[in-house]
Amino acid sequence: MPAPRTPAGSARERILETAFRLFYAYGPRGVGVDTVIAESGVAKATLYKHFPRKDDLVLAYLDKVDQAWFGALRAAARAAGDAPRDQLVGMYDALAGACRREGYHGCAFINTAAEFPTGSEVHARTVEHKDVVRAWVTDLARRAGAAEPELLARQLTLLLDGGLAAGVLDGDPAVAEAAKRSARALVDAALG
Amino acid sequence: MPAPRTPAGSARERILETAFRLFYAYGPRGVGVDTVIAESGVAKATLYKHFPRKDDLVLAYLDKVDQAWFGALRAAARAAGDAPRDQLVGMYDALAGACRREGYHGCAFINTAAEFPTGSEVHARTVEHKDVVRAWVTDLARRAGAAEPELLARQLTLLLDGGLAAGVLDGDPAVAEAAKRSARALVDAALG
DNA sequence: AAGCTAACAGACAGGTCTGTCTACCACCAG
DNA sequence: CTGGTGGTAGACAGACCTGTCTGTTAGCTT
Repeated sequence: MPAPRTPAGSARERILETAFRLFYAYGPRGVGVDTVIAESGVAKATLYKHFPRKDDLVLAYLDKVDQAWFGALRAAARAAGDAPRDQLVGMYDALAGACRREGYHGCAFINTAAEFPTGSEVHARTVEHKDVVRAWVTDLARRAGAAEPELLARQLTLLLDGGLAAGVLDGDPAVAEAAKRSARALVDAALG
Repeated sequence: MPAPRTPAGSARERILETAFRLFYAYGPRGVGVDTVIAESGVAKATLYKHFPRKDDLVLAYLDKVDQAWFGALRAAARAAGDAPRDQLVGMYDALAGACRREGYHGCAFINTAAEFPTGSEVHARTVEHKDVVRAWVTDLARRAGAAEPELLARQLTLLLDGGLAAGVLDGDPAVAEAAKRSARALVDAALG
């Protein structure tokens, strides 16, 4: 048994997948551990073995969201071509994709950050994620030849956050379209 | 006693002011009714007399935030002069003011919306607020002569939401500066 | 066959939450 | 002086929350 030490439908996977779904829909604080247990068909002891505190489960949830969202962002950028300038605009297609998804409910990081106190481990993890994304965008902006890559990246991530965050209110796809057009205008203004 | 039927330091005022402070800092769901009672120095029966359900208090909180934030937005716009075009950019000074304020913790509406289920009364109230603001911005954009006032308003409120929402992660004032410069670029692009 | 591991099932403790209820007090108008 | 109003103080019910604990079962390895 070289690879599948933890098989696909293992208890841990089921817990995490259920938590992902419920936490995103209702907010981590709005979902009790008992609900996660019931919906994932797992014993309480098993959950607490894999995730000793509920916060550990929340952190794992955030990591899962990070993988999915940051992955979608990079995929959308790549799909727009090789030029960094095109990628800066193309990544907004990931936003459109998110808006269209059933059960879209805004930015998991901002929503979660709103529920946890500022100094907490969970809150810190959300900040980390945003920093990683902004660093990636900054790098793209620099390679695109922006005079002030830090500023452009800040502007573009601001727009991205706004588009994502607004999704908790209404998932209007017009938001994604407006964001993309804004991004194009900002990139054009910054790069001439 | 013609005017002061409800005196300044009345129980209702104290409750609402305390709720405002606590709900914004920890999120409505993160603050128990008992805490509001203790901090406002009021009896439990009194609170439930004025606000029969906790949600009523949350709604009153949102209305208070709405007054404060929308008021600041219009004041900042007015301070930028009479031209609608200048006001569209000037309103972002309200964002800078918010970022600098002690205890700044992002957008109360988005944070609250994240904690309540989509169909609920509280959630609906947050959506209303955003719609009112966007309608106001749309009107400004129209009077500024935008070809697509709906789109420009959507773009500008998106930016505003992004700047506000990001505040729950870190209250970096660079955000407000970037937002204002974005706004100027977008307005210039839309109005020529 | 023996033993180990992972998981299941569910009771339980201790705390917090919302919302109700009783009882008392202070003031002011008639 | 009497009754209404608005407030205080706090017990209480019932639900829900996290986290712990006991005991059992199934499968795999040796």
